[in-house]
Amino acid sequence: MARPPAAREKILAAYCEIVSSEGERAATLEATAARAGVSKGGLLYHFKSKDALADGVLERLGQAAEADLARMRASPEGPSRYFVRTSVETGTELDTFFVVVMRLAAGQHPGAAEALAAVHGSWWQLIREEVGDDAVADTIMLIGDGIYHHAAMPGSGSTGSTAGYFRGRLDAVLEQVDELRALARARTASGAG
Amino acid sequence: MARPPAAREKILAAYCEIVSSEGERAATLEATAARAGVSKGGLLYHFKSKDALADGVLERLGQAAEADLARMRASPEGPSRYFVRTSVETGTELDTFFVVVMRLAAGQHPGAAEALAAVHGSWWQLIREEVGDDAVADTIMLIGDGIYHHAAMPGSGSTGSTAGYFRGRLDAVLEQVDELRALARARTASGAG
DNA sequence: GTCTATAGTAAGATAGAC
DNA sequence: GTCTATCTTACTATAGAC
Repeated sequence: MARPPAAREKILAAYCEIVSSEGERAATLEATAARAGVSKGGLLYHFKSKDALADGVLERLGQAAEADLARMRASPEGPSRYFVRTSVETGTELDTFFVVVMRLAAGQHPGAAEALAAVHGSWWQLIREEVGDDAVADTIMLIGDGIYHHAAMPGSGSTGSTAGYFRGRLDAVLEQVDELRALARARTASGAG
Repeated sequence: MARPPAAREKILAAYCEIVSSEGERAATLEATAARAGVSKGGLLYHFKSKDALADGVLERLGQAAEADLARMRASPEGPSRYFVRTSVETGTELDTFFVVVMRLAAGQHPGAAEALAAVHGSWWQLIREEVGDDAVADTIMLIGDGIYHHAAMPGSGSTGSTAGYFRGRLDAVLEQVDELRALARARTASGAG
């Protein structure tokens, strides 16, 4: 897999930035080209259509998700904590692509909803293996989704790499994830799992 | 407050339906007018611009949220359970407006993000009063947000009034909400709150 | 590989008839 | 209060020069 042309990457990045910060509608070919520092014609050399641009993001989401899954699997704190903790992080490669694909899914872009579901399913499986209980895996996923929902919400006050609302509150939420995890283990140990 | 013209309501409903199911971009004046059974000119008599249409939804969200808050306050099961349980419901009046305003917020519509934050803040306060602990109120809100995140996600398989994924799983999640609530009360009682 | 120029289409909004 | 007709603008995409 050779490195793709630099212009292609700049265009994809520009498209993602506009979709994330101003919405899918604002990411016109002209606006994307301008932000990437190329002309409309130059953009269309690399991506034959607007849909091709969106498909490019879908592909990159898959790659970023695979890398994240490997980190999650190797994480010393365990998949649950890793998942909840990183749900609050904005600005990572994975986060960027995830937000963009969510916006594309809202606009019924073909394949976007499926791509999100696939990533989500992989996360769930890792957490399920760790906690050994479907319902607790569901709840932990929901907490992470809820945090993500906040982080991805416009006007959530995220100034840096972390959504403003949860700066300082994340630790308390993580403690409750631990408690749920402990409850699940106790239940499994007592044979009710 | 006299009943507004029937056409106005039909137009607003048509706009919401298209934004929810096909995305904001698909909700053009023409498409909205067609679904409402009026012409573009007819639509523009009631709403002077596309922005006015969106502002109409913001206003209705406020009304629906007020009504929901009253039900939440009066609910015998308590605000926490009420909030989490109703987060899975799709197709209610409040849900419809909430999803639409979320899409508008994603497109940077002025006031949309603020409207969502206001509704969210009211919910949090009621739950905070019930559980008596900031962190547990946060976590319960996150679980509800996570469910909502799923329910609002396109392709979540919602066929009726409930998101498909959580049909049959909601009870197990609600039990864990009870557990978190119990933990918070125990903590408060022991003076560590 | 990137540009300019332009064709073709669709959107938001206005004017005036009924 | 609702319609048709029309204006204007903006967007996607193509063609061909450099």
